[in-house]
Amino acid sequence: MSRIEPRTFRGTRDFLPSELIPRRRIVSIIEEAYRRYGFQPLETPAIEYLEILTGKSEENDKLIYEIRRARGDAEDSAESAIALRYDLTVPLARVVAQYAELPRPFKRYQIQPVWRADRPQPRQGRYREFVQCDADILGTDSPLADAEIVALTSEVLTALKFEKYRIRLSSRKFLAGLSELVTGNETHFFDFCRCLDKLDKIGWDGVEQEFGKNNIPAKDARARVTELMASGGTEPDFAGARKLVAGNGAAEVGLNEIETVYHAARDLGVPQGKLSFDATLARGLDYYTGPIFETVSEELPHLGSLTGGGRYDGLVATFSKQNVPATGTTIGLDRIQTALTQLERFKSEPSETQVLVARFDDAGVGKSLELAAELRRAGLRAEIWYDNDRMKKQFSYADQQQIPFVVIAGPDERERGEVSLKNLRTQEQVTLAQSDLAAHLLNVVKAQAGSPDSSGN
RNA sequence: GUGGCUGUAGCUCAGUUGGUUAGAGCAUUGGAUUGUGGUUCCAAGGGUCGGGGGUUCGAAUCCCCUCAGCCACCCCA
Repeated sequence: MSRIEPRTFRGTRDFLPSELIPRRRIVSIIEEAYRRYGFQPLETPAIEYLEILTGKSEENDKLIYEIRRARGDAEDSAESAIALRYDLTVPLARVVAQYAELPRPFKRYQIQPVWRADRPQPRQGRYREFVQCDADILGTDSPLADAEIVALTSEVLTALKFEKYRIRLSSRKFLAGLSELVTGNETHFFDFCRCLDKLDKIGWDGVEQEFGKNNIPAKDARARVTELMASGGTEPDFAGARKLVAGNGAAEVGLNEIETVYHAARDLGVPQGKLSFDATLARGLDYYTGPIFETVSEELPHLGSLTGGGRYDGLVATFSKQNVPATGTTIGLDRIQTALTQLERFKSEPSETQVLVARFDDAGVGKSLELAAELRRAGLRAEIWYDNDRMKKQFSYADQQQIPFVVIAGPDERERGEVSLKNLRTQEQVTLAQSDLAAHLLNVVKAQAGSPDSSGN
């Protein structure tokens, strides 16, 4: 009989324990920050009706996985088409439209996988199944909400010990105005942004070539944008920038909102040098309507953006008569993990077990089980040994799994009502009364967790 | 979606101009006289040479197709 080759679908991954343990640590740091800002949890189904997901952007529609039964018959085609969600923002908009009872402002966070049918590239932290960590505020058009999202992003990255990151800030309104100023009309907006966004990568000559390819009349773009960029950066000269776009309403409004968000975010604690006004940031061409932002790691430019978001005031209205203004961001968990891995700061951990209760001889099995139960009642993560194996094998397992303590109750210890406790890291072994074991170990473990020596991201 | 590179053991790779039973290191399992790991030594298990077809007396090696993986672009998290 032919075996089936065990494999995972391209662009998807298994998370083995040694990787998942530190990965979950990252998630809990993100979640803690979200909760500190007063966001409430939300989960939605992986599967949505196709019509919910499509129509936001042509490019995106091509990347949506549709679902069908493995053995369908004619009747199935009568069922509504369904698909895997592409992001968490669209399902959120659906939820807000669907449940009138939700409060305003509605602040929710959501940490769940999404699926996109594009070509995976692990080095760039790009997968077909990946986890997004979203935080969004709905029901207010105040720039303070945008600023809070920016501050939250910064706080998470700082908590994750990223040092060289930069949050780029711009505004879709500003870009629309700029496009109009440079090209003379509104028709080239999307192409204009896309070309401009490549500036970092291909330089001005390249951008001008791109303009040519797309038939964008942008002869004085270089001079104008260069000046604007000089007014931007981490200490933007908004007054100067305003002069450069004077007379264009959209650009002026956009600039004002950028300025408000910038200062509010700084007041909220975003460190100097981490937030920049960036006239060439052109992301989020789908449903964004106001301020937009993304984060890049300056050490890992090939990774693209670690986070991305912005204001999308029109999205809820695609599901409802109500027009609900909204802003938010997503933090890419897999990008974060990829970044930390490439920075060699993501250390694998094979086990979270704190103590292994060894099995010494058949006569001592009952005692070992009692000890494990006692340790577990004290809140320690304890494992027992199942088979009648030598100490060598049991210690070898503990070592391999990086379990720091082994408890032994052989005939000698049992006779005196004692146990031996070995610390595999320090190689110290102590013998103590059985009744003191749990309390003693709890103290030692606590002290270890507090020491600077203990690892942890 | 476009272009390029690569596919030999679980992992990293050797394999001479096509030539007998395809090798190494790491990992795994067992052992070095049975109360203690991380070092060392010995041994064992494990391979449709990605898959299919072709050329040849003979293919891991040459040709074609296909699949998979990686990289860049596109786009993004």
